[in-house]
Amino acid sequence: MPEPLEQLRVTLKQRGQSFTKARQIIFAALQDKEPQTMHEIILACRGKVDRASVYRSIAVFEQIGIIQRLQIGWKYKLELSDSFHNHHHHLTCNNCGKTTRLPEDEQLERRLDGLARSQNFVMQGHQLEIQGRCQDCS
Amino acid sequence: MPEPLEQLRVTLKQRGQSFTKARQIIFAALQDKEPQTMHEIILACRGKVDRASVYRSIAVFEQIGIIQRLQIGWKYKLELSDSFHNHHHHLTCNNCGKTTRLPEDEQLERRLDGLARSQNFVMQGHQLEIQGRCQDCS
DNA sequence: CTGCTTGCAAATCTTTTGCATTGAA
DNA sequence: TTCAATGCAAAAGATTTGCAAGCAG
Repeated sequence: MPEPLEQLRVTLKQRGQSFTKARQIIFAALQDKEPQTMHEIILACRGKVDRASVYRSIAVFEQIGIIQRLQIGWKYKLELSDSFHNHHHHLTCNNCGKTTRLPEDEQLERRLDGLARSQNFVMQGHQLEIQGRCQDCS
Repeated sequence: MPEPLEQLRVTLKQRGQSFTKARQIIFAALQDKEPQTMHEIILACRGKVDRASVYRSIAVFEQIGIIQRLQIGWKYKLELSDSFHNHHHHLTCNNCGKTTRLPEDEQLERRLDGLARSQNFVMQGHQLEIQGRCQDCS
């Protein structure tokens, strides 16, 4: 079995969830992709997995940390979480709408952790989106 | 006229928008509040402004920068934008769901600007949410 | 086998639209 | 007066649910 699928299987098992055909298809639709809307994922699974099942599986994936939900512009989008590809943030162009990754920044991460601590808050995760103009549009 | 309402009036005028009764009511529902869901805003305006008008006015407010939309946990929420209260970010407790403000952090802001620049990206805005456990819940 | 998942259809909830009326300038 | 904004009702879109049948363990 390809290695990422194996990781999916293990993660599901650990949380007492089944490793089903539908979930493998949905997972595949998310792999190596920029964040997608629910609509896009449903389309990607068209004919293979029912709309309702996509919603149900996505909910499971989110609960057990396989995927994460982001706000990109107006609507939320979904992508595999940090365990399945490196932690990162996004740049969104207000003009062309393109979303690109920001390289990981150790200093930024440390700063965020410090800020949370200063509020007696235990940071478990965070999301950052920078909006503006990409090189092509400015 | 109270000063924030006056600012609303001026902002609307500048963009060629009308300063109407409904918009004042919706604006009032957002003032001095933590970010709210659309549903909460509609409830706050119940009997005074129709659902459809709330959606329409919120869209106008967002277009002209009076409010901003944030991802807080699963759903988006809305709050007045930085021109109407200081720029800030949020901490969201994964346990009790409470959202609190993070004090402004000059160093963080500079870091974000630098990151955007390093990608040849002109930053126009950004959103940050830190998730974790608040003091009470940890 | 046995219970968790799925597909399908229907129910709900959220957001948008058409249109006649009202209100701001 | 004049056109944009509003309320209301209905349409469209997104998400959830009930239930019988199918599949994983």
